[in-house]
Amino acid sequence: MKQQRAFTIPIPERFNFKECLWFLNRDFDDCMHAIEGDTVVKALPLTNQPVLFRISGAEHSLYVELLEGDATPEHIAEIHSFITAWFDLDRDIQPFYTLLGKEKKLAYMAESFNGLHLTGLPDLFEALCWGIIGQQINLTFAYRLKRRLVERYGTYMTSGERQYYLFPEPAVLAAASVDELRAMQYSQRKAEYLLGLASLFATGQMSKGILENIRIFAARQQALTAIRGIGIWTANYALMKSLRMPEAVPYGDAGLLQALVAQGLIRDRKDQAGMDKLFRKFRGWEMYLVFYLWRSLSLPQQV
DNA sequence: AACCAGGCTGCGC
DNA sequence: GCGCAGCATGGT
Repeated sequence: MKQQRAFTIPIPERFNFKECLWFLNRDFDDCMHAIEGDTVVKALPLTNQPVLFRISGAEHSLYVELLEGDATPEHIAEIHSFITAWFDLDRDIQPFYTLLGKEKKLAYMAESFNGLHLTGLPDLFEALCWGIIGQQINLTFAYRLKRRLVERYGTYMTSGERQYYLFPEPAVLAAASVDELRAMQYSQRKAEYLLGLASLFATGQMSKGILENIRIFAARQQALTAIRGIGIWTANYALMKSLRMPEAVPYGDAGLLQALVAQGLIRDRKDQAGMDKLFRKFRGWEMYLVFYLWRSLSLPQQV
């Protein structure tokens, strides 16, 4: 019997796949997925084996084709679950749009970015590594560093002419050396941070499950910031992108501050009071506010 | 050519 | 507890 190699995932109201694709593509070279026309192709490690799939936008759903790997019901379920997490498909963002509508300077976003869902990094290890890599360097360079890491320590799947990479396994990265990373233009510190983090995941001292079992928000932050190389910014970034905690705002983020000033929402980068006031109004939707502000950085021209 | 990048650690007070 | 130098390097 032939395996069914394609399936659909229903999408919520106010979800626009093209907006999400745009964000995935942005101006950067992200090696963890490939935008091909109006579709995105991604390799994903499942419990048994890695798979490669393509997502296209359909009428009221996403159309998912399995390109490589076995189409067992278990695999289909895992891919379904990953995509749901990736694009935050279980969330109805209408309440966020209501809040945007109340804020004069942000109301335009409901039209301009209509249907943009927060694209996440479901894999906690990857989210934390990416946070560390991106610390204090520009994104163009950060994506380049990530690509070098992934192409050296990750595995890949092949489809047609192209290769699609999987993020390195913690154990593989843990076995790397600081000098190897330094040769890839990682700083001494970042190399140490990444190897240390990889060890924690490889030995099971840290995992997404462990973090999810911590119920108190501050305790989750603390569990992360206790790890060398992870400060409050990286902790919140990962809690937002991986665990989808709405209140996990990466305060102090360079892009966030830049956007807040550009949109005329705070006087200057030190206007903590103005920022607190704004985020209080978006309680429960703080991470979406952050995400849309990041999105606004790519607008053609600020006023 | 400064100044900025999706910051963090370790130290001194 | 708070402030700050130092980190390393590419972009603009």
